[in-house]
Amino acid sequence: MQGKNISDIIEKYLKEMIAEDERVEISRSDIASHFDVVPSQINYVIKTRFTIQNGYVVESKRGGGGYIRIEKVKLLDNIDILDTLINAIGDGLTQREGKAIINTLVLNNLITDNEADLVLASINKQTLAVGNKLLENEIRANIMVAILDHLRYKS
Amino acid sequence: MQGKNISDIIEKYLKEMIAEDERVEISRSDIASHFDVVPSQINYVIKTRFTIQNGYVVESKRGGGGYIRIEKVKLLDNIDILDTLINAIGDGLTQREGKAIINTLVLNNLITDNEADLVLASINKQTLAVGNKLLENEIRANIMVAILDHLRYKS
DNA sequence: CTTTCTCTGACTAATTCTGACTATAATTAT
DNA sequence: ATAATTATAGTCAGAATTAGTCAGAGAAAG
Repeated sequence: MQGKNISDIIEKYLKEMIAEDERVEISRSDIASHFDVVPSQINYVIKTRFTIQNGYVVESKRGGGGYIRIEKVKLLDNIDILDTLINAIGDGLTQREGKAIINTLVLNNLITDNEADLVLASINKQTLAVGNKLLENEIRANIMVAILDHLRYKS
Repeated sequence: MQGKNISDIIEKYLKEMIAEDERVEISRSDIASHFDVVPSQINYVIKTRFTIQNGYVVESKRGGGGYIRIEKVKLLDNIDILDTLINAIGDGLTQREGKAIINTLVLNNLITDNEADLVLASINKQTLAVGNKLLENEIRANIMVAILDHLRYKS
């Protein structure tokens, strides 16, 4: 089930690099030309195979001296609850629901009281006031999911 | 903060100087010729890496005997810097500027590494993607100001 | 045969680098 | 003094250099 297509080969190549260093910094165009594919295929490989669910964090920079950095992170054990919460959020989240989630996180010792306060400030109704309730709830959902995804691993 | 582009190298060089003295006074043309770049590149480096969001204050003088002075400020010594930051944010904040501020907050022990990671996740470009750059920057500004306000009332 | 996965390329976005032009301060000449 | 010259630094727009997105074509799997 592996190795039949070029994406699998690139995946394997990158994972071998990461196995050595826990973290690699590549040039998209270099990798692309090395495997003789278009640059955007590197994005495809990363998007489909180096997700946070699989334990990878990806950062990049454009312009001169640009790069794509892939880092392997250690996923924590308790993450079933994170998946549950993320599924429950869907594509909208009210402030009330957000507070409930934050409360759950504190109770499960996934975040501290101080961290909870900061997250609360972020998803607060005034902070996200944007004149459109649906959009506001969507942004709040995005923020909450980003935070939950971050809690999947220890930095 | 890598070394593939000359701006990063100049940034590193200047920061090493400042690490020794907290404050440094340079000649733009000297630095430029030392790294063999046009003088205006020094302005670029300063404008992108030595802003108040990064925790630096820059002064300069033109004409004979001119100079550029870069000083690292400490937030603990200058609580009003929080106000300066909030003012600088105004009604828009890019991801880059946000990262700079968060980094400065960590360096000044106003937030922990973990808290910084959570805030970073909140103001991330993907998180706040809403199809409208202006709105995205406005929401990011709101979040950042909410965090800074929270820090002010704390401690 | 239908659905899902892979691959491609045109278009977009972000960042760095460069140089021509502008602004200001100190020094020198009149 | 005043004007001219010299010595700095600042601004800005555009070129150069990366990476990202997205929709559709093609291939593989069910």
